[in-house]
Parts: sequence; C-alpha cells; structure tokens
Amino acid sequence: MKKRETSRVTIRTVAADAGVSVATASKVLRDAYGVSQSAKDRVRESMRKLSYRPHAAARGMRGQTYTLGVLLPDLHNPFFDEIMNGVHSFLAATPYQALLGFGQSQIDQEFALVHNMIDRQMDGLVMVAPRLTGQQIEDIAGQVPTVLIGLHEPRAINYDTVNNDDFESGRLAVHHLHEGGRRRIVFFSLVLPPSIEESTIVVHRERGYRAALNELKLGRYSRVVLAGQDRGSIRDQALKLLRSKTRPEAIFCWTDFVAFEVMSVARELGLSVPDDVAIMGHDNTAFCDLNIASLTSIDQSGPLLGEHSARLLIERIEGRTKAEFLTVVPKIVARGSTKVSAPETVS
Amino acid sequence: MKKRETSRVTIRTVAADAGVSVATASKVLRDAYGVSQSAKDRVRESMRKLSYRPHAAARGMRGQTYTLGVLLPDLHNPFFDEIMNGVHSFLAATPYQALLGFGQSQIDQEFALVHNMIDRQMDGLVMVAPRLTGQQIEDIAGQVPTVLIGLHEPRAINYDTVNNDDFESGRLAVHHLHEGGRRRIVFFSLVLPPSIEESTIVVHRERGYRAALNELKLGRYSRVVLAGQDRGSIRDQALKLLRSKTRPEAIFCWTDFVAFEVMSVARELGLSVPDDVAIMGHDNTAFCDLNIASLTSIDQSGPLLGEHSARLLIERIEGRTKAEFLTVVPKIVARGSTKVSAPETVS
DNA sequence: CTGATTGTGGAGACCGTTCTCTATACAAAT
DNA sequence: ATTTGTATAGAGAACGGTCTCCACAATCAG
Repeated sequence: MKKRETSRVTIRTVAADAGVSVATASKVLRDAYGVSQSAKDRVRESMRKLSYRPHAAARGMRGQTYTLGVLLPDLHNPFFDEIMNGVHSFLAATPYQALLGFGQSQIDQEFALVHNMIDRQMDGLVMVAPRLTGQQIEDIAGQVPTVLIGLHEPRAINYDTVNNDDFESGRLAVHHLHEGGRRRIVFFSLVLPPSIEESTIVVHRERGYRAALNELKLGRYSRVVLAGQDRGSIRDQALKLLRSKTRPEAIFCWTDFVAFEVMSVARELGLSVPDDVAIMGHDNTAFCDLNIASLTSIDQSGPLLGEHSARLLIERIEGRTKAEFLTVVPKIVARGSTKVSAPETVS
Repeated sequence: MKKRETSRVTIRTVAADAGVSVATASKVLRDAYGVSQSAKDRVRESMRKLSYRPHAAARGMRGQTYTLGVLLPDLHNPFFDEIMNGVHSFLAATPYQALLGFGQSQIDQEFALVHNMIDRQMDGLVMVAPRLTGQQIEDIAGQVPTVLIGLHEPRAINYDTVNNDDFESGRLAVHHLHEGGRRRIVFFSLVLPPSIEESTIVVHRERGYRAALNELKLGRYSRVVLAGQDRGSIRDQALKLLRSKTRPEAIFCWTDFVAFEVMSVARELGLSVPDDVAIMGHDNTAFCDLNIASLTSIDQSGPLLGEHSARLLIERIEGRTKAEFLTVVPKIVARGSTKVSAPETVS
C-alpha cells in the first residue's frame, strides 16, 4: 500500500486547538449531553477551521459508523432507482449515509455481501427483495437492525417490512383488464427458489390475480406463466404463450421490463397491442410513459417505500425493537397498451 | 443504540484456540510472511471452527479495508449496470469488495459521497463520469488511489482513466447515418457545467461528429442540441427540433435513454422512424434490442470498461504510481431506427 | 449553613486489528 | 566452537475514536 500520510487532523488536534479535552470534543462531535454552549461553539469552530473529518473506522470500533447498507438484487430494474430516491431524500436530513451493494439475485452473493456489510460495522441494513430464506434473514436481523422491502413476512420478529399491497395489485390488474372486456388474462410471473416462494411479491400478486378472477367467475381462465429474469427465458415463454391456440386476450407481467419484452415479442409476431393482446406491467417505471411503450402499469410508489424503510431503520437503530409492517396502496396507471378500441361505427 | 453483544469472536479468540499469539494469527489472516505451514494450518482451522470474521473497522484503523468505493452518477442509466458487471466479475477473484454510492449528478453530493468513502477508509475509488473538476479529482486522487471511467483527462498524474474512444463514436455515428443517405444530422447532447466540459464524453463525441461532417464536406449541416437529463428538458428540445422547418433527417443522441425519448416525441408528432427521421443512441443498452425500440446504437462494452478499471485500481493500490490511460474501441450496432427503406419499386 | 442535585469537563480504559521490533531456535559456514 | 544467517514466533505500541466514570463548581432545597 502506498504511503500518503500528511499527519491527519484527529480529534486530538481539534481538542488541543479548542482548548478542551478529547472527551469533550468527542461529545460535541456526537451531539452528546454534557457540554456547554460555549465549549460546543469553540469545538465546532476548530473543526471547521482545521477541516476535521472524523475517521469512520475508528468510530466504528466503539460507536456507530452512521453508514447504512442497502442490498439490491441488481442494477437493471429501474424501479430500484425510485426506491433509492426515497431512501436518499429521507437520509438527507439525518447524519446517516447509504452505501449500496448488489447481490445479483444470487443467494450466496447476497449472503456474502450482507456479511461484508456487517463486518464493516454498518449501523443497519435495508434489503430489497432478497433471495435469502426467512431463517437467514432472522439470523442477520439478530446481528444488525434490518428492514426489508419487497418480501412479505408478517411474522417477522426482529425486523420490519415495507411492502406494496401486492395482493391488491393482482386484483387491480385483473379488474382493469376485465373492464376492457378481456377474460383470458394470463399472469406472467417469475420463477423463484421454493425456499422463499411463500413470501415473495410475485406470489402475492398471483393470489390477488386468482382471487379477482374468482370474484368475476372467471376462475377457469386462470393461467400463470413462469420465466426467469433473463431475456432468453422471457422471450421463450412469451413466444410459446402468444403462439398457443388459446392465446390470451391480456397478459399481466410481474414487472415492467418483462412487459416490454413480451410486448416486443407480440409485435414480432405481427400482433397488435392492445387489440390482439393487451399488456400490463407493474411498478410504473419511467419507460412506461414513453410513446413507443405506452405501457399500462401499476404504481407502487417506490420513493415512498424507500422513505418508509429508511425511517423505520433509523428508529430501529435508535432502539425500537417491536417489528412494524408497513403497506402502501397500489394504483393503476392506464395507458395505450390496455386501451379498448372505440366501438366500430357501422357505416 | 441497541445492545446485541454475544462476545464477538476476535483474533484473540482465534489465537488462543490455535495456541499462537495474536500477531501470528494476524499474519495468517493477511497471508503475510513469517509463519510456518503448521501454524498456518492450525490458525486457519480455528478460524473456520469459530466462524471468525475479521472486523473491518478495526482493520481499517491500521491496514486496508479491502473495500473499494464506486461512485455512480445515478441509477437510471442502464449502462452503469453493464459497467458494474465488469467490475464485479473482476473483483470476484480478489479479496476486494465494491460498495456503491450515487451522486445524483450533483457536484456537492458527489463531493460529500467521495469524502465519506475516504472517511470510511476505502482502499480505492472508481468514479464514473463524475461532475467534479479536474482539480477536485486531483485532490481526491492525492488522498486515495483513484480510477476514472468516462472522463477524458490525458494529463492526469495521480489517477488512471478508462474510456471509450468517444471521438471515434461521433465519427462512426455520422458515417453510419451518411451511408443511409442522410445529411442533416443533429447531435443531441447534454448540458454540462462549463468547469468540466472539456473532458466530458459528450464533448468528445461532438468533436468526432463535427470532424466526420467535415470529412464528408457536410460541415454546414452541423447542429448540436443541448438538454439536461430530465425528461422535461429532453422533450422540449426534441419537440422544438422536430417541429422546426429544417427538421433533421437524423438525430444522434449522446445516450440511449435520450434516444428513446426523442423517438417517442417523433411518434407523437406522427413522424415515422426511420423514414422521416432516423434516430441513433449510444451505449447499446439492453432496451435497444427490443422490437418496440429497435434502436441503432454504439456499443462501448461496459463490462470491459468495468474490468479494466477494477484491475487498474488494484494495481494502483498495490503500488503503481505512473498514470495509465486506457481506451476501448466502439462499434456500431445497426437496427431498425436508422434502416434505409428498400428502394420503391415503381409498378 | 448543610446536603443534595445539576451541569460541565476530563482521565483513561477500551475497541480489534496491524505492524515494528526483538527474541529464539536451528542450520550452515568458518 | 564460534559466528553468521534464516525462519518463525510473540510482545507491545499504535490507530482515532467512544464511553464510563469521577471530580468539581454552582445552584437549590430545607
């Protein structure tokens, strides 16, 4: 390792300059109790003058690091951008900073990453749609304050969850499509390891989907298609589905980027969207609104999810132990991809 | 802060268990010189048995943290996903881990974030297309090993750069469009603070664009449009451009997501892409290949940029001081958005 | 006037590592 | 037998903070 030392400004330098003890300087730094206003002012002034920056690793040895870890599955679903905007905007008013890691949707990578965050003494963790099992998460939450986004675990005891009402999302989608006169509505879902299936957002959406079909006495039409996250597998399933004899009238995709792929496959097959097949996504990410896509989607307010989770995490770091489970309400944003053609005027 | 101590397994625990000194255990941990094979084996075994995890903050007090910081402008340009894939794949074979931060394309936020990374004793920094000035970057690079992606600073002395040949990108775009018979080709660029303009990728692309037009004796057609990163400003400029009397025959956008927006505006105006106006992007991100977009783009191989930067950074951490400047070669990926219609057969 | 309380400040142990330096054991060279 | 060299092991001082405790002065209650 290269040498680049120029005698760091430490808390001792500051204390000496302000004419107080190291302990007092530390108190000022942490906004702790037991310092007079005048001492506080002097120390603050010295810190500014010397452009002192606290050494995070040293703080981490005894106290907090004021760093939060955020675990994201990947960087290509634009919905995570929205969640992070919420997280950042909440943290702006706090002394905490977020650092992110990507688990590539793989259990082992997520596990390694989370443990690295713990090793780095992060004060708390936000995990977005992790693949880890409930047990693994409980273990982690036992070591560090934890909040989950996008995993339904209403029996969690050591961590909080923040979720969209995914059951309702499923219902909304079916009702919206049915209002347009469609009945053969497919749910295009995601394959997941069985270990976590029960808690995932997609399974909840599927339940809402099925429930709504039953409400409408359309249960016999229910059909769920499974694909991975990779383009190849999405395309394969979409092709199979759209070429089948019982081609659906509508496809509700678990997330927007899948919907875009399905829409593309439909076009390749010469089908018209929405006339031959209506398509819906979920998350209402930025691309939906583009004219070239015009994708009907369900908005689950990513920024809100982000803000809530940041808030809950900090509450937990500051001592709350009772688990909280927050839910936000989804709403339909209708666009061209599910529009009903104007009734043909017979001339 | 909540209490959740269960007497951590420290290097002392390990040393005691293996029957060696703390110093020896530390040597084993760092793969340092001066330990016999048998001692090494015993310590390793104890670490495994006790599932010991080194305390990163404590390591950071004296040695390395084996953590690298990556500064990204934002989370919504999918190109960054590709860069990070490269970074991750290179780091997988090393003891280093990457943590990310987002600067929201704002100088002050980037500055704060970078300093937080330094405070957290990150061993090195990768900055992707930062807004910081050359001077600020030199300062940072003086404190911590640094590699830049997407900023052309061939006179840097304290840091390395990894870049696409953006001049060549500009040339490629113009030549591709001209081969399709287009002459009024606009470059749709990004407004930037003047402080860094000189070094940015967009300015280099613009130079290539101008050079190619001159090579083709089309210099008089050169026209550059500037917009921000937000949808509103992109739409405004696109509308103005596409409604103008001298509507261009082709628009080369500095990055793909801008091209999608421009394409959408064109469609809204009832224009056909590519017949009325051809559109090109840059970065060849995943969406380009979708049928609904079919966007011609320029591939600059994000994973390669990521791998190179990770490699250079580690070399630097391990002692290299001479700056290196790497360049990758861009290539056109032609799709529907710039296709030339088949010559009409006169019947 | 005395004892209790409150507000302020500082001494010094401690956190879990790394790293320098010294000590020891043994082999090889003289 | 003595010296020199080499490989291994460990002692102990950092690193830059936090935090517990204690001391002291000023104020308050009785």
